[in-house]
Amino acid sequence: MRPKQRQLKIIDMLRRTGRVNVDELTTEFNASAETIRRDLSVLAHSGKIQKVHGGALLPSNQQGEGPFQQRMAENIAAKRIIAEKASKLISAGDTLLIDTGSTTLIFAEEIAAIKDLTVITNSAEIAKIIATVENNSTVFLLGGKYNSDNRQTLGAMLIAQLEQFHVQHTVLTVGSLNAQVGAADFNAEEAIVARAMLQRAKNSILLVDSSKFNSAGSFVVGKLEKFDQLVCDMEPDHVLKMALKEAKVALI
Amino acid sequence: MRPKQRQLKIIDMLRRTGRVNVDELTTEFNASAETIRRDLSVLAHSGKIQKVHGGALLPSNQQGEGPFQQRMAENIAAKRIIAEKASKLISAGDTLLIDTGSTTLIFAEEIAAIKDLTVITNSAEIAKIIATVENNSTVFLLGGKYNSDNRQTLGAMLIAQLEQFHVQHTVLTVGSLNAQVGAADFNAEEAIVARAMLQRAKNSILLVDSSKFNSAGSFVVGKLEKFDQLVCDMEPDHVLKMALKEAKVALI
DNA sequence: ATAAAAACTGTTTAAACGGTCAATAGTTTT
DNA sequence: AAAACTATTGACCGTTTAAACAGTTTTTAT
Repeated sequence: MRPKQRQLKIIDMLRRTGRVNVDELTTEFNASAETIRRDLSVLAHSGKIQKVHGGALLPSNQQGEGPFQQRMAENIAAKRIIAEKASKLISAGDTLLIDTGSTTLIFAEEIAAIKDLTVITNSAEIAKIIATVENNSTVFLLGGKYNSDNRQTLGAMLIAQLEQFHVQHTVLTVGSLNAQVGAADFNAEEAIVARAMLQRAKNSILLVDSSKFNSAGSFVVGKLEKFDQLVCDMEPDHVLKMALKEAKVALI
Repeated sequence: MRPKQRQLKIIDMLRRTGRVNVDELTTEFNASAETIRRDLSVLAHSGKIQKVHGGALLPSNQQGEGPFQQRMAENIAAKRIIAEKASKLISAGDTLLIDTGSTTLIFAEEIAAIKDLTVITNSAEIAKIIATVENNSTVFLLGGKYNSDNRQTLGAMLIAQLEQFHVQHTVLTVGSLNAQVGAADFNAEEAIVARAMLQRAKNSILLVDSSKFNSAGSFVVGKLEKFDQLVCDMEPDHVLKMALKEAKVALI
């Protein structure tokens, strides 16, 4: 394992747990304590972390409640790759609809630096991420029944509000993607919201990591034709790839 | 657990409660009293806290980080008293409208334990507090333009949503209160939202600490007659007291 | 005034740090 | 393909830090 990789992983662990210990990391990476300390020194020097005796913490400016979903999220590396690719599709001044999800959360971090955005979302966490950065962006938080698990709002009120918007991009994540049914979720209410968002945008971007391929959620968000761009971390299999081509979905 | 981390948590606890005790902290962190005292000494030396016998307090002139945190720190003790008194007015099963403010935030913490509430608010922070506790409560988060300073939503969209509700209690805080103009805010948009909330409830509760008496905000929320109950930490002066009696506002 | 609780001080032990250096792995040059 | 070079790693070891223990002093409350 290369130092860069380790250091990225260390940051991800930190974001999840809030602290890391040197000896934890030595067993995690099968490396000596000195190597770990060297990594921590590098990260500390560039301000990414804060070194303390025995390990490291998040720097004090982002200490406290980090993106909570990220803590429980799997596959962070893959999701970050996806989010980074997707962020290239967005330019300064764009208007976006973003739904709730661990991948869209990381996506929000990636685009937070882009200027003059207008972001409309039902995720309190995403709203916070975008609005906290000084970049002249505007955030609309959609109202509705509040769900503490994901810090998102849902329900009929939200659908009504969506009708007041028409935007350039809708950015969605879903629980499953396959050639026959298209994109589908495992939660009915989230699927309804996603479907509504899909209708309010000129361009629709779907973010999925490879673990979602060919599983089958029960609540359909939309067929493949409904989407314009699919961003993922790995090549889908042949069947799905052909189906995407058929549906004129750009693969990124 | 590392010293830095403990110290950060101690400050966090202080900001929430206004005071910490050494023995509380020893059980909290499973550390000896000396260790805690050392932490307190470090924090006191850097001016973050103020040591007293048995524990520590927030320093009298708190140099806060953000405007939000700063206002939270002012008068915490008074605000907690107010919030506790006000929480007695709420029963299980009630439906409430709550606006954004540092006092209502503490109020939300106090009522979080009450069961079967329905809470409607424009504060993402209050929504989180109520929804995180397991108490069978429902939270509606009102949508609108998101303001990162206070983690609240504002704007025309929000007013429209409010019309869909009619509740038992509206709980408000304002920036100023005096006999002539009544309750007023220093921010136009917040005042508009407060005024709209006031119209959607049978009973209206106003929370103000004594520092707000007889100052004058520019944006009127409502005359004294509009309110049913006023909760504060100290007796108002005679003029205001008579005016309240005249306006049939119960003083708590 | 006196007892109890809490704070301070110095000491001890174990763990963690940081610097140097030689060995190894990966990369580039010849 | 071999050689030279660079980056990375792990071990050694004196130094620093953290935390508990014990004894003493101060503060608080009765």
